[in-house]
Amino acid sequence: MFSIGQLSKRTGVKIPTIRYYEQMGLIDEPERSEGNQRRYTKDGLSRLSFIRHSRDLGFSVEDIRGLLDLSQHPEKPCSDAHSIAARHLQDVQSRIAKLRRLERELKRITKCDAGNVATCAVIETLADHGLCETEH
Amino acid sequence: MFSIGQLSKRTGVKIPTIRYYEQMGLIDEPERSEGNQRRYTKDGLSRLSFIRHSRDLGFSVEDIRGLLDLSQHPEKPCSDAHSIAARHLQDVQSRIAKLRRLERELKRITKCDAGNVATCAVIETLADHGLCETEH
DNA sequence: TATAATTCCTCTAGCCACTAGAGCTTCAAG
DNA sequence: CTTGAAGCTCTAGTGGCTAGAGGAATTATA
Ligand SMILES: [Zn+2]
Ligand SMILES: [Zn+2]
Ligand SMILES: [Zn+2]
Ligand SMILES: [Zn+2]
Repeated sequence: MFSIGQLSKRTGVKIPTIRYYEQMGLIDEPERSEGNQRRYTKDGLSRLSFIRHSRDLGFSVEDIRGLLDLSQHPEKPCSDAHSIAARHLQDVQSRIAKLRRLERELKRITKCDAGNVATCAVIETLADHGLCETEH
Repeated sequence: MFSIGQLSKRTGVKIPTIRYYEQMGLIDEPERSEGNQRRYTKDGLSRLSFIRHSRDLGFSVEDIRGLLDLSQHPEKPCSDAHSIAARHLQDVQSRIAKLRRLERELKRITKCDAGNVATCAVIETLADHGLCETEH
């Protein structure tokens, strides 16, 4: 049996976050000590590790809810898990693409030789998207 | 003089967002009609366009506050603007790097040949970061 | 065993940058 | 002068936490 603090140390999930996950229904309400403190089992630990790792990989809490549900049903086909992961991958890729467009523009505007604001490329570009090279 | 709706159409900023920016102090409180409706000038329009473009480039509201301040003082050196932009560029780049690490892992785990959850690479990997190839 | 230090509890509120909706008032066209 | 669109304020919700207040329980030390 682990206290919430021990669970936190073992998983790297902060204590208030564990309680938040409980509130969101990602983890079951654990047993309590006589004094009403949370006591976790190994199952609770591995479930939280699953959540932690999924969050680290950028899955939303909603996605994780679905993935956890699936993981409780080993006999089910895994196509649902794949579609969640594939959708997330697409999302990550489109975010990368967007950030790369930003990176390009930001690199460009920070090449400014002016000394003061009046003719600064940064300020001028912000005032006028027409000065940008790409859409973003 | 523009109504808030006209300003919204011209800048692409939604009406509630314009009011939000006013509340945040990014734009001055505009004059009002006799019936208390907001009336904007061309200055208001260009200030909002500046904000819109800066947001599109990913600057935070706090950064924009600083950039707007600078843009009102053309005689100032533009080094402050540059450091805001450079810091933001760094931030964008580190987000790209992080997303690329995620992309790599997600691509890997979605190559799963199993048919059901019991042996699915997606679910197994989420349960155990040790199965990942990289840190992320 | 008494006390002190640490950990835990619940509850509320704050973060960012909006977005939605309720219930009301004003404006502009015909 | 009526009507319908557009505006007003205010509150609350989004996601994923995080911080703090004020108190109770647990653990370690003397
Ligand atoms: Zn400059
Ligand atoms: Zn632009
Ligand atoms: Zn699979
Ligand atoms: Zn991993």
